[in-house]
Amino acid sequence: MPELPEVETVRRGLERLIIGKTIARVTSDTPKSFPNDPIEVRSFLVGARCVAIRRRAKLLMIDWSSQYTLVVHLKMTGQLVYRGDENFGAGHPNDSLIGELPDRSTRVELTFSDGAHLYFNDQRKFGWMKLYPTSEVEAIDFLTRVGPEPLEDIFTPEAFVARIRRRNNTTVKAAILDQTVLAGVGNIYADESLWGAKIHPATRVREITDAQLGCLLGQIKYVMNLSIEAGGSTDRNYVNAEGKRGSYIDFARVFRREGQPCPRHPEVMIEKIRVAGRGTHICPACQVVAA
DNA sequence: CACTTGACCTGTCCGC
DNA sequence: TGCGGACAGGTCAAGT
Repeated sequence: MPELPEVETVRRGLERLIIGKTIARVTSDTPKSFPNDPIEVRSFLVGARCVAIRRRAKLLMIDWSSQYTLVVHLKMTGQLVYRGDENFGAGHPNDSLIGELPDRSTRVELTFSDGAHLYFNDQRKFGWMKLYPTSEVEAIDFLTRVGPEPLEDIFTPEAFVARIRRRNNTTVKAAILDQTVLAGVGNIYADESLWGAKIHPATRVREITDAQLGCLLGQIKYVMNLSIEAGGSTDRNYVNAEGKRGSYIDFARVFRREGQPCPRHPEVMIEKIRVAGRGTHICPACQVVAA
């Protein structure tokens, strides 16, 4: 599930791989994945040169010299994979989760003037890419509502506490998954950070002290930074821009580790429960619901 | 308004 | 072996 660290990893890869390249051809297989009028897409993208790759929350923004921007949300199973001479046959075969492209999950294919390709693959079709005039991107509804970037230094514990208190009456896991509270947390980093802060995910926000919330923000920053260093988490089918896995899941303390020992309590097994409608991983010894 | 649940999809896994 | 159903989770719409 691409969350902030996965999307940031894709952004960094694309920055290295496609900046300066010029689009020669665009094809898409379904309006759901790329709802713009195909004629307009061609007229605004073909001949355009890639000038920047930006990220905000879990959204990627690919800027073109035509003053248009491709905004991409990978949702659960989306992938943006580059194929060109640079990475052909590179790396260990086990690093890659995908083979020949396009394949049956390919929704959009960008062909560059040098013969390289960028594929937007999405098995479940929840993801999308949309073309906007660059000047209109910041007015996208989601971007006007989304909360601060957790990894920015100006997002302090005080700022986090002030924002999350608006959700005092819900569970802390639902609150940190709420993208209007802060940007980029999904199921993996929610569970990992709550374990790190020793807070039970079903605890109501109002029962948690400011100091504990400050600790939680520190854990969110910690696990996200660690994951970016590891190239993200490949739980099911996430891959980076080169089609390769991330390795954070190897460092995960609770996520997908039900039945295995808690790193703090070797005698206690991690349990999987349901909180905020999501599969949720906890150590029943570390994470006790506040009274 | 605050909060929770269901819908959107498809591949995989489990039990019968 | 085949098949039905549960499950995976980011976000928005609908419901309470």
